[in-house]
Amino acid sequence: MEDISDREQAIELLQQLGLQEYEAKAFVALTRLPHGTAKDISEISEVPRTRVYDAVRVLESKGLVEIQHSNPQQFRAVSIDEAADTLQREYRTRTETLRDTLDTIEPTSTDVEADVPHEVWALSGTTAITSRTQQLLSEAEEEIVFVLGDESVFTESLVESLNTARKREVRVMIGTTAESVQNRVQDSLPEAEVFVSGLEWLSESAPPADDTEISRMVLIDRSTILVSTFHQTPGDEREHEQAVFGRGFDNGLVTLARRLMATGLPSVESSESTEQ
Amino acid sequence: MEDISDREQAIELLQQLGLQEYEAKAFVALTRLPHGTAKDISEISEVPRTRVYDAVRVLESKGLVEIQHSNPQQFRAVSIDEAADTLQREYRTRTETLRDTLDTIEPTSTDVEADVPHEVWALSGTTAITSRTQQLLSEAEEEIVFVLGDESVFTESLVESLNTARKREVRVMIGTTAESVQNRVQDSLPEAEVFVSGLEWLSESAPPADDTEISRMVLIDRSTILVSTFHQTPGDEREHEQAVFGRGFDNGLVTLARRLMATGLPSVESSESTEQ
DNA sequence: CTTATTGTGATTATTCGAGTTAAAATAGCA
DNA sequence: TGCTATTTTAACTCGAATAATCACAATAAG
Repeated sequence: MEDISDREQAIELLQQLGLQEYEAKAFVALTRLPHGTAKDISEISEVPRTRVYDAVRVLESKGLVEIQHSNPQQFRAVSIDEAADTLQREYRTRTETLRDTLDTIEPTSTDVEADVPHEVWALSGTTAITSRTQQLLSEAEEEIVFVLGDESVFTESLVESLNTARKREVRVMIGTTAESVQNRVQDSLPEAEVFVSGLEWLSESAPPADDTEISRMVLIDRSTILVSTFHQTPGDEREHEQAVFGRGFDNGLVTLARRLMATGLPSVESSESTEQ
Repeated sequence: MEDISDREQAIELLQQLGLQEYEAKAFVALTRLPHGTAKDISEISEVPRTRVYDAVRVLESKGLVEIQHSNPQQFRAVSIDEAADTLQREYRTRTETLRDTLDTIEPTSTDVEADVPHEVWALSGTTAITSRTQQLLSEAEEEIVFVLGDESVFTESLVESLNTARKREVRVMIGTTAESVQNRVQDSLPEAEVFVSGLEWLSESAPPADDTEISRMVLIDRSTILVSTFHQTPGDEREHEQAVFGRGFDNGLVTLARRLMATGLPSVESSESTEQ
């Protein structure tokens, strides 16, 4: 009976989607019945019988349940797809309205990003990090050094951004940790200089049983760096990506990264004199 | 300065999307700045300064804000589009996971809808009602009588369902309240019998200042009825659609509806004798 | 008419989040 | 260096919301 954990997951999800505990439990219970009474629902879901009525009424108002006003009352859940669609639509409209509203508030204050030295920003979540990475790549004027610590970051859209940069005469260098990946990368980006990073520690877990490993390292024009790590929380099964990025040639983080790159990749040293 | 209410709306929306009050307020405040300190945010958003840190940390973990670990710390919001996309993606995956999980739990117990007489179900929300309406239309075998109380229900997909029914040899009759609508309907559904309903009370508000009016009335094979109303809550600006539907030839609600139709639309009377 | 079941409303307990306060860490300055 | 102002963290209070319980009214069944 693995359904037990599935049920809990479904309840959990429904709560995250805005339902109360009783509502979520009642809905999941109803999902397993063609229809049922308050008593039925109470028995399956462990929601106190007398509270089933309230819960179901709310569900009805959200279009997730239908009510038969007989005695005893009968309740039935709409189809799973219908429920999922209903919820999704609800959130879709909310995010769209939010977008519009925020646009109204902030008349897109297009102020030029002041290039304060030493700034180091922290951000998390693969989406946010990817987005920031793309932005940095699009800003590159002379050189991009991109070290792939984890193969998963090598996506179609990344290839696109790098190719776009190439067309702007930006030198693109891609570092990988495994040779296997190298070929794939070289195929996608014929004009890029691909190398196997000498930085073995990238893929090593340094402290005992540390589930953190470097996912990407991006150096833009020797003056902006972004480093992200993949962290596996012990209890949690999900993994989380975290990153820092810093600007400014004399930024400590950037300097450190420049050194590292220089050490790890001898070729960079020479390129500096030839290209800059 | 209409922004004040816009700000409130944005805060409201963010809370509905799962953020806490402080988080929502802080984010909206940050949206209007290129970046800011806890103090800045506190002043704009009215969030206690000492609690800005918690709020922003949560926002960071959700990929909505970036943090500069200087002293004082600097915070900045990601772009509006990025934020909206992030939130939307989050909910999208949740609804999809929910769909899958629920499918696993309930092995789609395909039991035939027992045709219990007298059953009357209540449901609400335009989405749910539309969905149920479509289902009923697709089940029709002989006759569909559809009275449009409100023009807004006459959608493209409704036309489609009705045409599909026509192809199954189902007699389709459409009632409207205004002649203006009649033409539009007749154009879309050449094979349907369109008439102006004699039921004037449909568009009348019976009790004093009652903001409820009939939105749709569907009679399927003289044995299943769905009636929906549009209700305008006084304080609330949104309107809500509610419906009941009943099955069974001898179902009280159905009988009533049959009578009403017979009275309101003389033509139905004659068809009853010829077709049944 | 009696009893079991169903439905409604009110009540209590618990949890969670908003708001406040205290204290530690840090920076600026005499 | 020591002092003060500011920033940051953490702990605590209070109140609203919600889970959980209980008492009672309404209804159905025997």
